[in-house]
Amino acid sequence: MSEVRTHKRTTIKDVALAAGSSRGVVSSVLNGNRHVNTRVRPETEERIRQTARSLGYRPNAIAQSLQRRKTHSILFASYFVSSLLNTHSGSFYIEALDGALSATTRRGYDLMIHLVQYDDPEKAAVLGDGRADGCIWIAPDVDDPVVPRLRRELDWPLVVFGGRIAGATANIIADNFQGMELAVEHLYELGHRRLAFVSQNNLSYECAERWGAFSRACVRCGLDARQIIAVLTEPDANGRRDFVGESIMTPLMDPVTRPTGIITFNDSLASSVMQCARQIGLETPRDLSVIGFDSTPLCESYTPPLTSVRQPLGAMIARCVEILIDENVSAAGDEAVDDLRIEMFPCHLDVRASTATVPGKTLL
Amino acid sequence: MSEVRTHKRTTIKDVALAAGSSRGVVSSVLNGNRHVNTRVRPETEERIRQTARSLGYRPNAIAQSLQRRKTHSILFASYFVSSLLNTHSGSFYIEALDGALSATTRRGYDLMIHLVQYDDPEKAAVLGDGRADGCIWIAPDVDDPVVPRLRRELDWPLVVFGGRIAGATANIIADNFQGMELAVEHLYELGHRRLAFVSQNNLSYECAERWGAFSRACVRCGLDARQIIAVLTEPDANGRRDFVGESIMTPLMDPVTRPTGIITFNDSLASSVMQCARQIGLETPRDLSVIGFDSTPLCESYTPPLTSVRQPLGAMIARCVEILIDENVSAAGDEAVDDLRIEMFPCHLDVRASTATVPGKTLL
DNA sequence: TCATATTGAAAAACCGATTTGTCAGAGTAG
DNA sequence: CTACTCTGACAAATCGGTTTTTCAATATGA
Repeated sequence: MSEVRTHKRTTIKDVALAAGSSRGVVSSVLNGNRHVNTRVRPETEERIRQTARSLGYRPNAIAQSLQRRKTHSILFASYFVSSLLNTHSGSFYIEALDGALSATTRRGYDLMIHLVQYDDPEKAAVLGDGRADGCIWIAPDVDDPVVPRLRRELDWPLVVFGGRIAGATANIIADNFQGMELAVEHLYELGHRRLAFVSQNNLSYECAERWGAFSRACVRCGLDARQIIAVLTEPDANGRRDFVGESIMTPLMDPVTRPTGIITFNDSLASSVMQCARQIGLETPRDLSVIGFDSTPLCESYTPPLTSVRQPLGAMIARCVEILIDENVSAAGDEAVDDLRIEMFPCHLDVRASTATVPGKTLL
Repeated sequence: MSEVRTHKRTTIKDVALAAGSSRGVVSSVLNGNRHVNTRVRPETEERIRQTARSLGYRPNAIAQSLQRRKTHSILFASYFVSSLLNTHSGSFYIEALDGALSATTRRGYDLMIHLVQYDDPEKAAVLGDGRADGCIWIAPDVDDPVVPRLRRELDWPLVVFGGRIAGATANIIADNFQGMELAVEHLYELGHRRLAFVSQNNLSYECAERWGAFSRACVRCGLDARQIIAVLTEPDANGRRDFVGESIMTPLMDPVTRPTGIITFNDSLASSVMQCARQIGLETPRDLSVIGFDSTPLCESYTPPLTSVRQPLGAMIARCVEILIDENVSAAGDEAVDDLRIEMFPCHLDVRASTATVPGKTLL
C-alpha cells in the first residue's frame, strides 16, 4: 500500500527516440515550426505529433523557462501573518490577491505566492531568484526589514504595491492626500467645522500619509487649525490597535469642544468609534459623523453603514501585473524623482449612512 | 524615461571567472561542500564566498530546480471564477487558500496558483508541467471537464481537495455523512421529528453526498420516511441558486405538514430560508430550527446566528500539502478501493442560536 | 626510493528543453 | 555538366546550475 511511486515522465528525448528524429525537430514541430531554417516534411511532422501524443508527452516547464528566460508567472510576495486572509487586514489582502489572480489569469500567467517569515527576511530565498518574471511586494512597512534586501536585489522587475522604494520598477499607491481631501470636504460640505482624526501607529506608509493628509486637508478647507484634533490609539490588552475605548473617547468627546466629525485610519477603528460614542450617548450620524478608510465589505453591515474612503485596490494590483508583464513602465503622469517611480491612483468616497449634516447646537 | 532595462544577472559563471575557479567548485562551496570528493582549501572557499557576495550573486532557482528535480513549491489549481475570493463560495476558497499558504510557508515552500478558464480546460498548460512538486486540485464538480485530463496526466503527485479521482495520490474530503448525521441528530435531540433538506443542484460532490446523507441520517434516527422532505432550489433571475423564495417556502411550510427543522446545503441558503420564513410569520428558532453547512464567518452575523456544520478546511488542506511534500500517502484509515485513495475528515457542528427545542403544537 | 594515498580543483556530463550551425541530397539555372 | 540554391534534418551549443569523473601535485608508507 505504501509503495514508493516514482514519477518518471516522458521527455523530449523519449519522443525523439521513439519517432526516430532528433530532439531539435521534435521541439520545433511541437512549437509550431517557428524557426526559419528548420523545415519539416508533413509526414515527419505527423509522425512526431503522433508519437508525442501516444507517449503522453508534456514539455517540462522548468526546462522551457530556463531556456526561454520566461516563466509566465508573477510573484506575489509579502510577510507571513498567520492566517493572513482571515485576520483583520484580511480584506486588504483578499482584494489584492483576488485582483492579482484575475489580472494574471487574464494574461495567461500564474501567480506564485511567497510569504516571508518576519524573523528571517534574509533567508527568504525566493525574492528575486528567477522563479517568476517579476515580483509584486505587498505593502512594506516604513521600517520594513526586507526593504534593504529588496533595494539590494533590484536586478529584476519589482513593483511595490503600497510602498515607496527607490529603484523599483514602479511603486503603485493610492493617493491618500486626495482620499483624505474627499473625506474632509465631504464633512465640510455637511457643515462640520471641528474634525478629529483617529489613527494607529502601525508604521505603514498609509498611516503616516493619512496622518499628514488630514491636517493638510483641514487647512485647505480653511478650518481653524486649533480645531483640528488628531488622536493616536493605544494598543489594548491584546496588542490590538484597532480599538477605541473610553480612555480615548471620553476626553476627546468633551461636550463643549468635541468634534462633530471623526475620520479614522481604517474601518475597524471607525466601527469602534461609533460603538464607543453610542455608549456615551452620541448616536451616529445624528450627533456624530464618522468616516472610515478602505471601504471593506463589512462597512455595509456596520450600524449605521459606514461612509468610507475606498482605494481602487483591484485596478492598482492589475496595474502592477500589467507593468510586470509588459515591462511598460512609463505612463503619463508618472513622477520619477531620484529614481523613485510612483504611480498614484485616486480614491473614491463611498457615502453611506454614517455621515450627515452637522448636529444642532444642543450639545454646545 | 521609457528606457528598456534589461536585467542581466550575475551567474555562477561570472563568479567562477572572477574568483578564478571552476563553476563546480563555486557551486559546491556555496552549497556547503556537500560532495565528498570535492574538497576545497579554506582560502579558496573564502575567496569564492567573497567574490559571490561582492557580485551580489544569487543562484537561479529555475536552473537549480531543473537539476535538482525539486521546485519547493506546490500548485494550487482550480477553475477561474471572476473575483474568486469575493463571490459567494469565497469563504471556502479563502479558507482553503489561507490554510494552504500557512502549510506551505511552514515547510519553506511556495504556493503557485493556477486558475483554469472554464472554456478551455485542455489549453491549461500548467497542470502537471513540472513547475511545482505536486498539485492540489480544488473541488472538482461531478461533471468536471478537467477531470479526464487530470486522470490522463497522473504522472505526477496530485491531491484532490474535495473530489474523488481514481489514481490520484490522495483525495481529501470531509465526511458529509457524518456531518449530516451531526445535524440531524442535533435536531432529533431537540425533539424535531419532521425535517426538510433544502439544496441546490450545483453538481458538486458535496451536494450529491449531503443529499443522500440527509435521508440516510433521518432513517438512522428512526424518523418516518414519509416525514423526510428534500427540496431543490430553482435558479433565480440572476441564475443564483443560493436563494429561497416564497415559491419554495410557501408550499413547504404548509401549516399542518410543515417541517420543524430545516437543514440546508450551505449557510447562504439557510440565511435565505430564515428570512423567507420570517416573511410568512415563522421566527427562527422559536417556530423553526435551521442548520446550515460550512459555518462561514458570516454565520455569526446572521439573525439569529446560524448553527452550522463545519468542515475542518484548514486541517484538510494542510494534509494535502503534507502529502505532497512528504509523498507519504498511506495513513491509517485510508480507504483505497479501485485505486481511489480517500482520506475523510470528520465535521463539527457549531451550535449557535438558530436551533431550539421543537415548537409547541400551536400551529398544528 | 618508489609505489600508493590523499588533497584540491578543473573538466565534463547532465537536467530537459530551445535555437543555431552544419550539411547531405535534391532541384534548378547557366 | 557544373555551380548554386533549396529542402529537410541532425548535431551541437546554450540556458544556469549540480554532480561525477578525472587528474596533477603533494603527502605518506614500505
